[in-house]
Amino acid sequence: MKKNKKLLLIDGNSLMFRAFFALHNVLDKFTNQDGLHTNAIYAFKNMLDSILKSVEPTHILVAFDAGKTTFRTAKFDDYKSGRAKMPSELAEQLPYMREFLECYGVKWYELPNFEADDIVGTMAKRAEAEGFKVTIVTGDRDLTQLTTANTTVAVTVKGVNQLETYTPEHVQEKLGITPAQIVDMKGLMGDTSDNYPGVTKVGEKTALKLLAEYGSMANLYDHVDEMKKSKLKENLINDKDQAFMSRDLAQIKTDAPVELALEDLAYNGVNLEALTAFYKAMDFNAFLSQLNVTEAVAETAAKALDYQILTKDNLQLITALTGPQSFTIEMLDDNYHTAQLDGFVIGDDQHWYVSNDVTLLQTPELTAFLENSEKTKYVFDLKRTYVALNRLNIKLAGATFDLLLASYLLNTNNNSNDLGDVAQLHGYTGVQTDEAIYGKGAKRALPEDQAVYFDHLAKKAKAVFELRQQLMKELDAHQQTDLFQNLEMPLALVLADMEIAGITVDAQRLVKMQGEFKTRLAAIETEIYTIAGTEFNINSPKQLSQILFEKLQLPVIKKTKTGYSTSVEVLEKLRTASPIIDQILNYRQISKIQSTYVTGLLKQIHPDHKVHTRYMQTLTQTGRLSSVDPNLQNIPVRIEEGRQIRQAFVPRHPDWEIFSSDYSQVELRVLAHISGDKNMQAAFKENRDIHANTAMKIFGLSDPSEVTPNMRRQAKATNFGIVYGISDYGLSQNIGITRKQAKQFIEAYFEQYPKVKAWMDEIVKTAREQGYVETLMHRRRYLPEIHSKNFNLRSFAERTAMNTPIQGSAADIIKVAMINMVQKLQDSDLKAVMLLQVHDELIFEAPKSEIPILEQLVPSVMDSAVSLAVPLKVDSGHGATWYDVKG
DNA sequence: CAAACCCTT
DNA sequence: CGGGCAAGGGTTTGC
Repeated sequence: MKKNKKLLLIDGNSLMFRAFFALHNVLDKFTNQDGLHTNAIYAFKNMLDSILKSVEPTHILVAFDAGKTTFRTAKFDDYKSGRAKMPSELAEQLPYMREFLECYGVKWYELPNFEADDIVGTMAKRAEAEGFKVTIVTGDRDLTQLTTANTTVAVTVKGVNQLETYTPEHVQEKLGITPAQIVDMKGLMGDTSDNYPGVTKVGEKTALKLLAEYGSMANLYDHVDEMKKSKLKENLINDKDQAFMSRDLAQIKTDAPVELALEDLAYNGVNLEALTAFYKAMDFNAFLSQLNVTEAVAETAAKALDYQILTKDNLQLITALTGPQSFTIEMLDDNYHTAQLDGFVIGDDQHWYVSNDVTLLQTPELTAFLENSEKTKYVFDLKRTYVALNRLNIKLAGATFDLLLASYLLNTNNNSNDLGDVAQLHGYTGVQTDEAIYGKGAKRALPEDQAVYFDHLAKKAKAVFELRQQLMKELDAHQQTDLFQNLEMPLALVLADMEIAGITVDAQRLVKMQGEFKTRLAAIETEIYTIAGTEFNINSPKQLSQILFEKLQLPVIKKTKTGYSTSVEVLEKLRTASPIIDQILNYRQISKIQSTYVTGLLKQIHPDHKVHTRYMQTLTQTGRLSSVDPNLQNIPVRIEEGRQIRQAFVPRHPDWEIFSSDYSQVELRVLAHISGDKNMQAAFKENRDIHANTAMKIFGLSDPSEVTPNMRRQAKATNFGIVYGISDYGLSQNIGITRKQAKQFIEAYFEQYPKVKAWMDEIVKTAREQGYVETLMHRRRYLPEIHSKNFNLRSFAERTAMNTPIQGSAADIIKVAMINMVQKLQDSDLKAVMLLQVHDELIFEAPKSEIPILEQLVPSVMDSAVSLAVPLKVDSGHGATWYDVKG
């Protein structure tokens, strides 16, 4: 089997300099026991790791300059003269850098008389000829001249972690020339850092203009006599020789006598032993322990467990089990509603029973084990396990520990869904990741060797079993035992039942809409093409911006990283400039509804005419749920055309209805509670319109009748801004006022709600001191970047410190309500089914006859979920479809 | 696979 | 100085 060959070429000198200066301010912190500076090696290692991760090369070469004298200095004495000498602190690291690369399994090379560039250029060309894809990483923009269809050049920007990737198209966009023309450009403009001259008074701008007109330097000089008299023409003629020499200097060699074969560059991973010794010599303790984990995992991978294979003849083994057991049902696909069930394991820290035949689970012996709440089970991902078993008509009971949920609560950043990853995160190295065993993407499959598969299952069971005590202890230390046992664990089962219930979708309704939207889109499309004078792909921002800003010459409002922005904000401003804009906005709107919500949703309907979403319970940083396949938390509501999608969501029986209740301003009520602000609390206790209340306060009005709709709108935005952790700039952008005005709004706000201000300051301080913030129910979010020197990162962490307790506590509250709700529905023998949760809203289906009961029951359960210093308010509605549920 | 865009609370 | 409100998911392009 031939796999895609991918060569990574690194301009070693350039990256080494970047690495050195990236950690220049902490130079003295990076010395080993011998006094050797190590900062460049340390930073280079981190850069290399992130490059390896994104490029995934099969072959690698790091090229270095061999010395100062090269064929270029022979051509031009002053080439690169005047450059500062390499700092001695960096020079001393050079030999160790090379040793590091050798330990890392990465080939390096240098060639007397040539620069690293030329080695890179030469190998890129050779590799391309052999069918490789090539990625070049450098800090030197001049290397973009090597860009081709199969070679991309990634240039480091701003420090070390960001790379800007150049393709021929990107060069064209940025400079308006082809990669091959770059040397001509350099020839004309020269280069101050490499110290070669070019043509007097010609810089990048003029050079690009000349190339746009003449195509090449050679052609320019063929026609230079025809230019009208100017200073530029004189300079061009006078400096002709200099220009051609400069061009030669800028030209990177692609035929240097590099004595390397491509096979020599194959990358086969690190030399563990050598690298360990090297890290020890460098005093790289963090890297060393990283390595120890990798090593330990590799070691246990080799050490097989003594599992037993279950058959229908030895099931008494399970019946006889007395103590708690780990249980895993294996699926290789994410979507457990549809994934093939590939096997299971039951075990503890001593014995493991495995099988690849899940029908065994349906035998009386195993069903009795799984459904008996007295038989304690430990799992990884309770909801997944429960839903999968439900497909076999087995009702899992007695699950008291979920490793995935526990790990998520301990640190929301631990959001891997892989058992191996999670185990390693907690210092347990006895189990590998699924990716290591099954592979990923198209190649994901059960191992050919069944022993490898069963061993992996057994190790999973052992890992869950052995990690339980440690994690429960940590939860206890965080005061999260209650959150874990009485909130998230029961919620997993509530969510599972909601997912299994699914919501019925009227496919015919969607198909009808699909036809209507198709006709409308075709009509708008024609009109757009007429105005544009040409056909193009309206869905392509790139093609669209070409039409708008180049063909139609509309003014550019905003740029993106790669070109012109065509976002709604931009288009809104261009509305009056051309009738095409309204059509495009219209097209975008309908096309979004069509592709995401009509066609997209149709694809997700199961044979039972329902969609079965999956709620991600261990993903968000705040404790909210998210929803996938399909996402039922972002069904359109704002715009009428989109809102009609909700007509396709119907009850499962004809004489049933959809019923919905939502919390009113739950986040602001949470804020009123935790800040203790009397003014804000009073507004809620007296059931006032909170946005109008805020408007009165910040605009200094004395009577609600004075509040205009616009004031209320601005006050509402300010309320939202406060919840998100306000900045004057953000607020000004949002409601279209000046930054100064926004600042006044915020000051007025804080004056009127003084304890809110005090709480905001306090929570940021708390985050700084303890490193995390908490919700009402002790959900925790760590904010390491609160100490960052980077303004952006630090500001973000500060806003997060303010937002997370608010958003997260609101999430806690509705989760409590959901658990109580299911209990109440059961107790009262209602047929109503809870189907969906949309952050502050619960959606049910129920017989029409039960609607009056629900109108009473649901709000009462929701508003009594917790007791706050202010009341919780709940609004309800019901109707024949989700669309018809209007409050 | 990243970027741009746009849908929700 | 300069940044660019919180939390998410899906589709499309264009590599």
